[in-house]
Amino acid sequence: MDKDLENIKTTLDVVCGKWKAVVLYKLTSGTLRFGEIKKQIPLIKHQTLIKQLKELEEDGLINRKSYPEVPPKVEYSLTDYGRDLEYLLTHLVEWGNEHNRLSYRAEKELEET
Amino acid sequence: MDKDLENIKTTLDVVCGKWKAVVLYKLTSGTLRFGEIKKQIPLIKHQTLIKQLKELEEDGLINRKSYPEVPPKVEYSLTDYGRDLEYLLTHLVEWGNEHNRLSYRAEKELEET
DNA sequence: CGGTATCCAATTGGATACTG
DNA sequence: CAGTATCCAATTGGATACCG
Repeated sequence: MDKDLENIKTTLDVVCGKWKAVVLYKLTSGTLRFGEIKKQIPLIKHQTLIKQLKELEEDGLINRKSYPEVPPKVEYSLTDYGRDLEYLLTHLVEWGNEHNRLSYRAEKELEET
Repeated sequence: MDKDLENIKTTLDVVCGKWKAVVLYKLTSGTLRFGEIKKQIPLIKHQTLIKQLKELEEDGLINRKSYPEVPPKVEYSLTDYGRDLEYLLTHLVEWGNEHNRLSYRAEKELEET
């Protein structure tokens, strides 16, 4: 019976993109427009954000509401399914906070820049 | 003040390897030898496991104790630092369980095999 | 048995250019 | 403003072979 293993992989598959968890976390505070998300995550690249949003939508974690205006306006929000991640997301933040030095590998990565 | 963003990334960096969270989860039950971990995660490849264990060790999440015997015997266990992840890991399992259909993308991936 | 050392294939993040 | 469509560079998982 290794359902646990499968369950972990299911969750990781959904949360582990370079910025996915961060995007989801931002959306826990409420609906955001594309540009707003981008502004709140300065380091993310335009194209990257689009890709990750699309995957999150395909995975059923977020809603995408597009207004037929010019200029376009698109809003993203969590689905119920995605909202169930809220608790997990706060724990991601907390663990990172309690161990707030970066990981050894992340440090190494930064030293190179 | 976007410490949250940084914290999430810190945590993800440590947990997001194809099998890292699973390995950590297995180790929450106690110390395991290399071969035992491999047996408990049948799909993982020898070389992949070695790489991920090394990274987890570098990140300070697990201890590696090698016995100078022939044949070799190596045991892995969680550090205190890694043990703090336990709570998070159980939540990964729970979310996956409550949403136990695979993600849409994961399903697609499976259909191809 | 558990490990190193190489090399390779696949994935993924991101750069660039163009659209309504 | 938000989105396609390409293409590319970097990373990562894994295959293979050999070692103490």
